Amino acid sequence: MKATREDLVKELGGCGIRPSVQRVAIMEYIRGHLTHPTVDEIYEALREAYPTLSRTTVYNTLKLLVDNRMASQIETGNGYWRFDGNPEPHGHFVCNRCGQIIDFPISSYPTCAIDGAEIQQVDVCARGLCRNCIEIQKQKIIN
Amino acid sequence: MKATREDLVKELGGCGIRPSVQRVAIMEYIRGHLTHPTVDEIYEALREAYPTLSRTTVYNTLKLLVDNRMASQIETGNGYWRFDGNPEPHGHFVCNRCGQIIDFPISSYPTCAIDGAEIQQVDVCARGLCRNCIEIQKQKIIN
DNA sequence: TGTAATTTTGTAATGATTTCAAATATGAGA
DNA sequence: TCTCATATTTGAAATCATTACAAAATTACA
Repeated sequence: MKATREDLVKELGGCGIRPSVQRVAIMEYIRGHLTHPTVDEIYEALREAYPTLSRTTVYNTLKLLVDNRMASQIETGNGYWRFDGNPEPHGHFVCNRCGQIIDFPISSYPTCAIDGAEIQQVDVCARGLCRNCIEIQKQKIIN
Repeated sequence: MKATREDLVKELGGCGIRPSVQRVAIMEYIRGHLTHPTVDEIYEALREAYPTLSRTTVYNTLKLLVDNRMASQIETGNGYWRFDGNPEPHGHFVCNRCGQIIDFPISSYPTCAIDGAEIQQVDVCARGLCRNCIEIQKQKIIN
């Protein structure tokens, strides 16, 4: 079930974040598009509905959401970030060739105990080649 | 036991990488300094012994080593990379405040099965606050 | 409505990484 | 050992995602 704007407003409020129009829109976007969008994808997608939206606002808001654990930031290794609004625990598979990210379920997380540290989050990231890129590599070798 | 240069030359050769002076030096450095150095730390450290060394060579060599699984690349979330020459499987804890990285042992990795994909590597990255930064935060709240 | 505080905006700056072509080093064969 | 083709290194310039910043707009609250 899709969260209504009201739900999102409440959720933001619960974290002490003032639910401005832009913040709710960005939050709604990443909750509704679990495609691990980049900052620019979010910016371009929302520009239609919010023509004055600034890229800086997208950055600021995403930082706010990440700091408050309402979104997570995925390091692709390609020099830019992707964002994930999926609140369910899951792992990420990153294709080293095409960069696409695929979610997968995790039944049990490894235990991570560091002396006096407070662990807030554990990311599991598998890297390799996706099915499609394996095919492409095979073709290359044949030709 | 520390690997000799000869060992490193052999290891590089086994991956089909020509063991140039620079490559062996960089490899020796990351194997001998398991401190997750940045590109610049490696560059500055080796410049004394190899004054003509270029930053580009450090980048090229690290990419080569990572592609051949002789080193791994850690995304700090701070806009730059750190490199790890530790060949033993282990997890990373990244402090969200000071950025330091602490290794920890992993007894069992989560299973990551993606349809037709070939998984080459699984990274486990815990994030939070290190002991020291927890103290600093406490101090801030008191004052 | 007025005012202070918060948020947004747009431009400019930053800086790690990449690109690229020239210079250098290397290896194989004669 | 010499030559030549190939691989590697170098350094300067370009790239471009992200950040900084100050002005404009919005909001909350009296």
